[in-house]
Parts: sequence; structure tokens; C-alpha cells
Amino acid sequence: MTVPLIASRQNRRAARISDVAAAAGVSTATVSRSLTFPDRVRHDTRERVMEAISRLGYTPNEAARVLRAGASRMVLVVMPQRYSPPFFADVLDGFDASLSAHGYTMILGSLDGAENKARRLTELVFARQIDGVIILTGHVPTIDGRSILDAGIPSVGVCAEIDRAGFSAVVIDDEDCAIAQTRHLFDLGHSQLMYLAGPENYYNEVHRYRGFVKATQNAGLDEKMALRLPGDYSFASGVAAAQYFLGQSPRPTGIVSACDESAIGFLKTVTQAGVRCPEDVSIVGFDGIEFGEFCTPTLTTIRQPRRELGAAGARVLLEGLQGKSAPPVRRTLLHGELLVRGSTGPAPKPRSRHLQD
Amino acid sequence: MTVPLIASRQNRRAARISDVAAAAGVSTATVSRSLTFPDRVRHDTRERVMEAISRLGYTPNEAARVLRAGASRMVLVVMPQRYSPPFFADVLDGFDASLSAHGYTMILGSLDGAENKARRLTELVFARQIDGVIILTGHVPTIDGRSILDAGIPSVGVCAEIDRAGFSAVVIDDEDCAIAQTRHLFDLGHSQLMYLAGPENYYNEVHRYRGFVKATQNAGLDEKMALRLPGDYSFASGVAAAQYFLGQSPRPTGIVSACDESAIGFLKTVTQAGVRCPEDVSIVGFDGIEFGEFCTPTLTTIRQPRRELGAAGARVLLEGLQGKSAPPVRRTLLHGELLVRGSTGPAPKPRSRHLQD
DNA sequence: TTGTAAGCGTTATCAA
DNA sequence: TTGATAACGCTTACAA
Repeated sequence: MTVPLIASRQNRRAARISDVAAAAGVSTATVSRSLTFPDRVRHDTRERVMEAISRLGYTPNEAARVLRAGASRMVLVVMPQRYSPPFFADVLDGFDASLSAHGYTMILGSLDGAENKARRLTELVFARQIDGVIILTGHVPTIDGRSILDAGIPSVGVCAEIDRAGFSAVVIDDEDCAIAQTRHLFDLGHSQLMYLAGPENYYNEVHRYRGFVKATQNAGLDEKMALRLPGDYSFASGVAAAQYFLGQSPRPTGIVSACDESAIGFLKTVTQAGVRCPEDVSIVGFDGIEFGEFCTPTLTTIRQPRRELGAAGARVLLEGLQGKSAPPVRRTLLHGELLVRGSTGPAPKPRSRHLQD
Repeated sequence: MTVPLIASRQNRRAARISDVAAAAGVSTATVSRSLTFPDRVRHDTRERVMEAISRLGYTPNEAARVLRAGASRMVLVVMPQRYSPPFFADVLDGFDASLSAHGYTMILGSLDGAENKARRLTELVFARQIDGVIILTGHVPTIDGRSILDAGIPSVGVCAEIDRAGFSAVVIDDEDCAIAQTRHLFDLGHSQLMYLAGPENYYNEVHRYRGFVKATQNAGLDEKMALRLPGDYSFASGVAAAQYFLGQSPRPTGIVSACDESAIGFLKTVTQAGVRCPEDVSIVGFDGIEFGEFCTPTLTTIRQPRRELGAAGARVLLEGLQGKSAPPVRRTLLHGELLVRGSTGPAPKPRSRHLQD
């Protein structure tokens, strides 16, 4: 189903290339060349053309250029369903800075809400309105038997690898970071851990949980000493996990969270219930969002290189966009870094703790 | 200066309308009509056409449609220089939901970074690639003697009125909200206030500060009892203000902040220095971002109806987009709401307080 | 170095 | 109800 186009009110007719050509006393081809290949035009001719352009306030009609050239210089960034604005804002900044420096415009589309959002994005790509795609989630939906990835335009996964072969990715070492989170707690003497998960089957969740499991196994910890609670990267799921935690006895003393928001929700909720952090419970977040410095206590976490992820993602995409042939598929690995702050401390002495409610 | 277009690699040639027409044994006009005006085509003809479309995986080329129809169904959202992702994310969601339901695609552009960002956005609009504009800041830069507002396309200010006559706006009652913030502190007995400002000359800052001044004057408070500290809606400016505050003696006991981030930065910094909140100092934020519930103490603030701002802004723009003639200019006023939480309490008894460092 | 002219893929007008 | 055809405004062979 296509919505009919409604022509917008034209006030004064916009200048066309032919107007400029007439004003400068040259052909339209010369105007076009003056703009795109300045050195293929005689100097004084170009001056006349430029003067006419600025006098008439001419801007080339983008639709006509796109149609003729078969390229739109637009890049679509696909956001996951549940996303954290504090986290992604910096990544997007990284994209935007690089892309706009190279003449590309960034379009943002999110996969949340109804299916028709995903449909519109897919159509946009197949309508040849998009030259390249950056995907911030591992999975892209298939609509009417085709997905954005089928359009055959350069596409790169950032923050998450795309769940289909043949695409480059820029990611961090999620698994190692989760190992670092977990080890940090072990090093502090914790032996009863809890894992606060992200959305099931998400790339990041899978890898982070894998790291958590490896680290606990390495430490010889029994599976049962490392409970996994569901979550979705929201404050709310941290609160829910905290409520579960408060009902436990004995309680775990170390919490590994798959993101900062949930960690902060958890932190606040248990603190309010009288549990002290880090004396009674230690918690490690993941992402390094700015809030982590402003909650109480400050949040120990994994700092992700957010702008660098954005910049590197843009760079990889630009290679695909500008090269004559498809560049080799590759995986760029950046590194997260453990940031020890106030929310983690030595495990409490092994005394049973049911200070409850 | 225009960047040359580089045609993207075509794998298999995309189906065109003529391919569909041939496959269905009709003319291209009939294919077009089947898509746009289904009821002007005989039922069985349309069925054949639709079958061919889905068999060939045909999607109309957007550039061609845009060129021919003179409308792009794209809406540009202009973000201010300094913006708060946690705040604007919900507003954007509000836009996106309404716009995409009406067949429009949203493009995001920010004014931060170098001038060339603003230039690209301006060109995009003059290139007739954009049907409508939503502006989240009062001021839009002029580049080469023209601004986005000069393009003559429907434009609406959201969260801030545009600093030029002739444009509709959807805003909240900033001034009244600031009065409510300030009164709340007076009601609690505070008489030495401090105002933590937003960026100079921003629409919101101007109105909020005006409300603050009015409320203090109404209360008969001396100008000197109400210091204004500069800020820019960031955590950092809250921290800076806190450092100034800590150096004061006696200190103000009530802080009115122009945004939540600064308030939280302030809160954290003074708390860490041993000042108790709300016993020694009360603070009121502005915006109602989610994190306000998770800092310690929770933040008293003004809750803005963010999604409603987005939805209303989209609605006003859509009127301009869909109507035959320009709708009347009007100002839609929504209301913020004081949310009393933990960061405000009765003014301390008037004893001098230099508990310092 | 410059100009001529043929498309790019649609949609809308007009005629059948 | 359908079809032929002329735009939409630009870029780019190719010719001069």
C-alpha cells in the first residue's frame, strides 16, 4: 500500500539548472561540471557560473541527482528494539561526524513499535533511497520475504555482529569484558554471584553471558552459585531483579549486570531496602554511561569506547561505499575497559545475612 | 562544493515499473494506478499487477517518485547544539510514531559540531529533499544568507518557539513551571536561592529564568538572595556550580535548576562533600528524565509530557503537510507538572552553616 | 573547453 | 477502465 504523494505548496519556483545556465550564458552541462568537476571548466566560465548560482540561490534538486546518478548519499542507521539513548547517542555522534564529513546524510530508524516501522525501513532501502546501512543489532527482521540485508548495498554491524555471513562488523570484546566483570568480583572474594541479563538471544547478551559462565566455571564455581535473572537493558528490569534478590536468603553478594541501566535500577532498589553497597553487595555494570558517575555509590562498570565504535563503523562503511568493488569482510575489534568505582568492594565475611526488609 | 556521486554496485538489476507492466500484460500507468489508486483499476487487473509485483520483488524507485511528484515524504528534525538524549529520545519517539503512521520518514540532524553540519541540513532542505521540518531549538543558523526556515516548507517549533514570526509551535509553560519550582522552595521555607541556568539566550532558558525571577520578586526576595550560575544543560555544569556553591558562606539552601542533568551533577557533588540533601540544601530539577528516580535522593523535578510534545508536534506539522493551504499559525501549550520527590525538604533552621569540606 | 541530447523511473494528463 | 506520452531536473557520453 502506497500513500499518494501530495505536492507541497510552491511559493516562488525554485531555480533550476537551466535558469543558472541561461543567467551565466552557458549550457546546463557546464553548470553541472562547474559544481562537480571544477577543474574541467575554464576559470572565468566557472566564476560566471558560480556568480549566477549564488545570485539565483540555486541548489541542485537532490531527487533528480539521485535518480540520474543512482546514488543517494544517504546512510540508514538501524536501532534495536530496546535501546539506551545514553549509550547510543555517542555512537551515533561518531557515525554522524565521519559520514557528514564525507558528504553522506544519516537517517535513523528504529525497529521498535509496530511491524510497519520495519516495513518502511525495508522499503526505503529497496526503493534505492539508501546507499549504505549500519545495523546496531544482530538481527534484522524479514518483511514479505526480504530484509534490509538482501538489498545488496554495503552494510556493517556495529556493537553487534549481524547474524548472517558476509557482513563486516565493528564490535567490542563482549565476552572478555564480561570475564573482567566477573573476575573483578572473584578477586574481591565474592563467591555467590547473580547475573542480570539482557534481552534473550541478543548478540551482546549471548556473548556477555558466555563470558560470565566461562569466568565462573574457571573459578570452579558451581552453576547454582550463579543465578541468571532475565532483563531487557532497562531500569525497570534492574528493579525487578532487585525485588527478587531481596526475597532471597542467603543472598548473592556479587552482581554482574549486562548493562548500566539495570545495574543502577538494582542498586537503587536494594539500597533503599537497607542493603548496603558495596558492604553487603557489589555490583558491576556494563557500558559506562554518564549516569554511572552520578548514582550512589558510583558504578563500577565496563567503559565502552562509544565514539570510537561510531567512527570505526563509519570508516568501514565508507570503504564499502567508495570502493569500486566490495571490500573484504572483516571484523574490527575494540576493547572495553573495567572501570572500578564505588559499587564494588570486598565480599562480606561469610556470616549468614537475613537482615531482611 | 558538491561531492561527485558514485554509483553503487548493482548486483542484479532492480525491477522497474516497466518490468512489472510487461509481466502483468498492462501499461506502466496501470501499475502505478494499482499502487496509488487501487479502486480506479478493475479488480482482476489489479490482482494480476499485484501478483507480478510480488513475484518480481518490485519496489517503486523513490527518487523517481520524488522527482516526479515534487514531494519526498521526509521530515527533518533539527536538534539543538547541546541536547539531552534521555530527554529528547521520548520526544523523537512521539514524532516517529505519528509521522511513520502517515507515511513520512523522519531524518535527524543536529546542529552541533562544525558549521558544515548546519550547511548540509540547509542544503538538504533547499534541494527539495525535505517536505517539512521540526525544530527543537529556538534559533536556526543562517548559512550563505539563508536558513532552513527560508525554504518555505511547513515548519514547526517543538519544545521551543522559533525566533521568527510565522511558525507554529508546541511548547510547555516553561515560565509557569519555573514559578512552580521556585514556589515549591519558598513553600518549604527557603529564602536563599540559587538558579542553575541553561545556555544563554536559549528559548527555554529565557522563559525559565523569567519564571524564577518573577517568583522570587513576588515573594519579595532581594535580587541578591537569588544568584544565577551559568550552565549548559550538562552534568558538568552542575558539578561546576556545586563547586562554586561549596565555596560560599553562608550557602543558599534552595537550588532551582533549568534541567535534570545539571541538578544531578550538583546533587552528587555537594553530597559527596558532606552536604546533606534535603536537610542542608534542597534542589529542584527540570525535565523529568528517568534517572531522576534513581539518584540519591530521588530528584524533585518538573515532569514534561515528552511523548505528548512529540505527538502534538507531529500533528501540527502533518496539518501543514497535508492541507492544500497553509494552516493558521498557532501555539499549542502543554503543561509540565511538579513532581515532588526526595531532593527537597524544609529549609534548615536559620543557623549559619560552614560545615565546610 | 563547451554544447547537445539521451536517459534515470516515476506519475499525471489526455485520449481511446 | 486502460494506454501512450510528456514531463520532473539532473548528469554524462559524445560531438563539436
